[in-house]
Amino acid sequence: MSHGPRLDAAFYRADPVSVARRLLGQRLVVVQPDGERLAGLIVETEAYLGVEDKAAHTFGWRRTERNASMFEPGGTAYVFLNYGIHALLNLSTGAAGEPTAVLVRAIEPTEGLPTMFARRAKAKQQTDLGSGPGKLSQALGISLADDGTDTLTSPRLFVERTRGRCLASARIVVRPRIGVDYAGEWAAAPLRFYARGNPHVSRR
DNA sequence: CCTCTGATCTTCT
DNA sequence: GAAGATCAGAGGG
Repeated sequence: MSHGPRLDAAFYRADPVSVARRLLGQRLVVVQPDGERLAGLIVETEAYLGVEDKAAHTFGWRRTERNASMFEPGGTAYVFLNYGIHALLNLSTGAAGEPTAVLVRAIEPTEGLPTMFARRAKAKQQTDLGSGPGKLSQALGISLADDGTDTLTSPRLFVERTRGRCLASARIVVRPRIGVDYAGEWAAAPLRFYARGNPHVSRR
């Protein structure tokens, strides 16, 4: 049910702030090996500006095996392991060679809830399923194996447009990013975006 | 409600 | 050898 057209190259071929804002309200979909669709509306994102952004993995044009996907064309999945435990999902933005990306921080689950609850044994309510980057990966079954996926063509991992329009600015809350205190002045930059009043956001 | 801490392991210095 | 784009549980107020 409620399938929609997939976001295309033009959507991602923009700066990470623009993409982070426009991704709010769109539908993240992961098709399981058995064919089941798991999906949720993106309700929280963070922009990583690359090169000049001290909080980004590509600060100062640093290029490693891990962050290679950030250099890929917009729409490529960049999944990395955080704290040795959690796989965090980003979507690269801009043109090839531009190492920028958007971190998907929270989703509002819409399809495949029973499977998500099974994956996340600790979850007691719906808001425990996707209210954090590590949680949503666990719920949807996203792992390091998904790093490098082209979400413009992949049959497994992609984002669908829910409506012709994006969230109105008045419904978007802008705050500093989370967990980047090490980044000096960049820690305070207003690069976190979330849907105002949505209970599935990772935190206040 | 809040703060503190352990888990766990890849990546980079 | 240290740190990290996190989470969950424990303990105190």
